[in-house]
Amino acid sequence: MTAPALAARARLFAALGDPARLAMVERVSAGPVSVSALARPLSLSLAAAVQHIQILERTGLVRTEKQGRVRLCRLEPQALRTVEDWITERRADWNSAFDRLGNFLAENN
Amino acid sequence: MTAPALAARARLFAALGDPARLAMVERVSAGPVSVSALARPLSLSLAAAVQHIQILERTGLVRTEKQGRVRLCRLEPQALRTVEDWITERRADWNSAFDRLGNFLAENN
DNA sequence: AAAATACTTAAGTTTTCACTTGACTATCCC
DNA sequence: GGGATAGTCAAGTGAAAACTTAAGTATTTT
Repeated sequence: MTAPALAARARLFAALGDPARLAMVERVSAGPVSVSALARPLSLSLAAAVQHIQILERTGLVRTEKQGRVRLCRLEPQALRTVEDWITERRADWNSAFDRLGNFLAENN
Repeated sequence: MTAPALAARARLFAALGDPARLAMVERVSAGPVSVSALARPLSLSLAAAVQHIQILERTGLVRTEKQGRVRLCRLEPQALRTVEDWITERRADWNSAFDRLGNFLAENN
């Protein structure tokens, strides 16, 4: 599994960039939930909640499964791992830059 | 420093949720850059780039400083730490849910 | 079987976002 | 001083995003 392209990663962040969806991801991290259980505390219509969940599903943050008339939503922890990896890369870059500055100062004192 | 409210965290993710800004953060992680140096490889007008940087600055991802006629942009690693902490919390929640499932299965076999 | 529940789908509306254009200011270089 | 560079600011435009409404389907519940 290769690292997602920039555009795909941006879509992942954008999915988390809406307050309703962010709250949904937080709730779903605590265990499986139905769509209406996600909608209610956010004062969202069911239709609106469904649309948010479709976005979370497309970006791979959530997996859903229909059981009877209820659709259960679960966290897909791998998507969060992708975000974490990206941050790790950034920190590595930042540390490299820091090291180069150190070398420069050491060589020019 | 208390954890940002949900809305603030959503704004942080939303800032990273645009391909141009995400690329800018990647570039700025490698070291200080001017606004036009950020704009050029993305084929962005300077005005557009300035607007993106204002968003990155408002959300605390980037700090800028004017030197002469050039505005230098630097990464603010603390903002990335905030994101990382949020992911860590989610994983903790997910693990708790997993443990509860394990207990349930153990008690009902 | 009828009513209620839990979505689903499509279409329309409103709001937000990213980008442009054009005019302006502050530096740097010759 | 004069031209070029780097950025700033304020509208305005177009498209995408979020939400609503309304009608429909599939599953329970009674």
